[in-house]
Amino acid sequence: MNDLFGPRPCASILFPLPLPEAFDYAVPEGMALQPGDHVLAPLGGRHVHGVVWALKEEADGERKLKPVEEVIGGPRLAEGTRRFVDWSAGYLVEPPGVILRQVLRSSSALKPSPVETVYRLGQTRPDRLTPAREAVIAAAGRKPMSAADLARAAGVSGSVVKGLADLGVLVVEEREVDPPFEAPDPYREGVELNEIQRQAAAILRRLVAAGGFQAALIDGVTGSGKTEVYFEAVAELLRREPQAQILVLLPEIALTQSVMDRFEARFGARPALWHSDIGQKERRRVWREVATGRARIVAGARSALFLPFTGLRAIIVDEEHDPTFKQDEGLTYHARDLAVARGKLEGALVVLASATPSLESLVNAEAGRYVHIRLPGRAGLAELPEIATLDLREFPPERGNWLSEPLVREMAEVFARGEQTLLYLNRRGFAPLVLCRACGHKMKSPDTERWLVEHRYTGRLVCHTTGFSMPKPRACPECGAEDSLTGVGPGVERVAEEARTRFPDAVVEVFSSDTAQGPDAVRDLVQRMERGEIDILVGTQIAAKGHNFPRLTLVGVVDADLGLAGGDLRAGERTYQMLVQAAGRAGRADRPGKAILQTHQPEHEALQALVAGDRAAFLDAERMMREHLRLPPYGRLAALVLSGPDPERLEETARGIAAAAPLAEGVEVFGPADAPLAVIRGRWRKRFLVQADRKVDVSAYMRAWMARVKIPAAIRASVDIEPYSFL
DNA sequence: AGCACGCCGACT
DNA sequence: GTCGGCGTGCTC
Repeated sequence: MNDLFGPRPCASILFPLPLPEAFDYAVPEGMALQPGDHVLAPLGGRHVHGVVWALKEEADGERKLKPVEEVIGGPRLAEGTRRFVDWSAGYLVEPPGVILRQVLRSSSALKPSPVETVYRLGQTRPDRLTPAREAVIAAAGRKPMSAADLARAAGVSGSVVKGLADLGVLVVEEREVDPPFEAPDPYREGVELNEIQRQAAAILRRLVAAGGFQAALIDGVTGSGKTEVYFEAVAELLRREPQAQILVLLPEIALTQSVMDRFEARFGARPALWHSDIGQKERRRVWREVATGRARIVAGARSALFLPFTGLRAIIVDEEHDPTFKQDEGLTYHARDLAVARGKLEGALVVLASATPSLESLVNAEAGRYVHIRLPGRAGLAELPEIATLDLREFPPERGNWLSEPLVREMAEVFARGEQTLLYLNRRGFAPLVLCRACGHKMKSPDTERWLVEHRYTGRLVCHTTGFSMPKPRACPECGAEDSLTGVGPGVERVAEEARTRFPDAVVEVFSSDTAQGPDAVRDLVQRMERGEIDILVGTQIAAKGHNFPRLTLVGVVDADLGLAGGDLRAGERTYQMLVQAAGRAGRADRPGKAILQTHQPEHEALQALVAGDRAAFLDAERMMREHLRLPPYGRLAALVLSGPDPERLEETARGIAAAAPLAEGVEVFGPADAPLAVIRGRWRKRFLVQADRKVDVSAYMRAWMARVKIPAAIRASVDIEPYSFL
């Protein structure tokens, strides 16, 4: 029978599940399908939502395919989105369905927006005006409301509303619960640009005019007008192509407010905002508006990269150097790198912007892969503050203290002038280690070998990896000695305590992810700092971002060595970025900023370059270090982490996997080693690090490796391409 | 991811 | 004797 009708149509369906590939289904007669359609298909006795990935003809001799059950409608997934799913699955060494799951973050958005019935005050007035009716009319004057809301606002029963509606006093309207976003107006006047900004904007406009994929790096100090410049590209794009979609990636939700405000001022409409913890309703609204192509400008955190755009024409990555673009848990990816890839696939313009570009982007720009747009600041405005090192060997702080005398003297002067100090230390909590003075026992997390960090504010010992916490015990759990547990080493809380002791009259605050929980707390702290209500701010990385502190004139880096050695290959870059940020925000022309770096090795090349205020020399030192060690961007890294509940079986599996590592030129495999966090939540971990030459396709290498091994179900393997955290 | 199948412990 | 624990494997 089959043969009489020739080959039957067949559809590959991709499910948002960790299956190895798309599955084939027969297309029932009369069902018209196109790639990107959402369908329901039988899978292991269930009905599962999947997406048509390809249409082909059923090869004969194969097993009988199950038929697609039903088309469920909703906006079709565009080709660019589908290609991005396939590409990133390959790159990240994940099943494509796992990426599709990221894309389908709001499947309820497939249906059109629900409508609600609302009541608005019409022209007519009732012949008889009762008090209840008056109350309703007064309440309805403000804005259209549902019958229930209106009755509640007026303090009357629903029947009064109903009655007025029947009389035509209230007009009934249907309204979309999820209204579309306002369209931006690209013809509004922007702020006046200076000559350099005009030239930069002209370059971007030319890239827009050329069309297709282009990447540009805007390398401009704070206040140089990066935002205004990329606004011009957005405006040009929308004038040429009113249907174009633009994605603006921002590192942190807490910082989006000002960018949103500036977009509104420039284009007369706020962008659609997306991040991982927006509410259900807003998520559904944004997803639908993006998928139908109606949302023009979308601002979002890294996960916005996986939205189902239909006509993405530009991606802007603001503060492209920011480490929060790297997602380290679950699906691991770097949003900046994927943004460039998506831009290529969609034929879109990609603009990376930063005052302190990452070494990766700088090298790409210098190699001509990105158009390099430099925006120098106003003349006389230094990019770096005046920087001095403070040799801790020469001026060691007193025992149990962390601030060296010359730094304290400087702080005293600053305080006396009514100005502000930022003490920077990238270590949360009070003390990174708690040990018993009697027996030397170290307090460790129960299922990790990690040290517990003492937090004074809460009086608890906390594992920064697993989140485990316990009240600080009075007696040592090992030897029973009372009051013998002591915190060792500095954390921001301890430095803050020291600052309070030294400056009893100063307002000292701690700014870390522990003390500033949530955007509101961050905003509050930032505003108090801006208003000069804080004298000394002790902060981790979080304090170093995009804030405007005009009264800040002194930055003390408590431990500049921590930034130059240790497990993080980008730590030096981070200290540098923090200094530039602090300098850009602080020390206006009339209040020159100063930075003091406490260090044990002031002769270090990178520190010397900082002291000389020589960005190029600093970057060269970093670059040479990376090149020498074959680290990114001069080499490629990938990590493979295995985890399982049974350490012996894990060990055995790891040995097998090690033996299966393919031999390839320019690739070295290190491991298996115990991951420094050897146990997390009862699962043991082993780790491989793959280091390869720049020209090696590490993803392909990892895929080839994974294809050669059979991993038992109890053991999980996860690949991290370009890992950031080496812990 | 879900769901079934399967092989070992304490229960009506 | 069975109910059910979750370890293992499969889904076109």
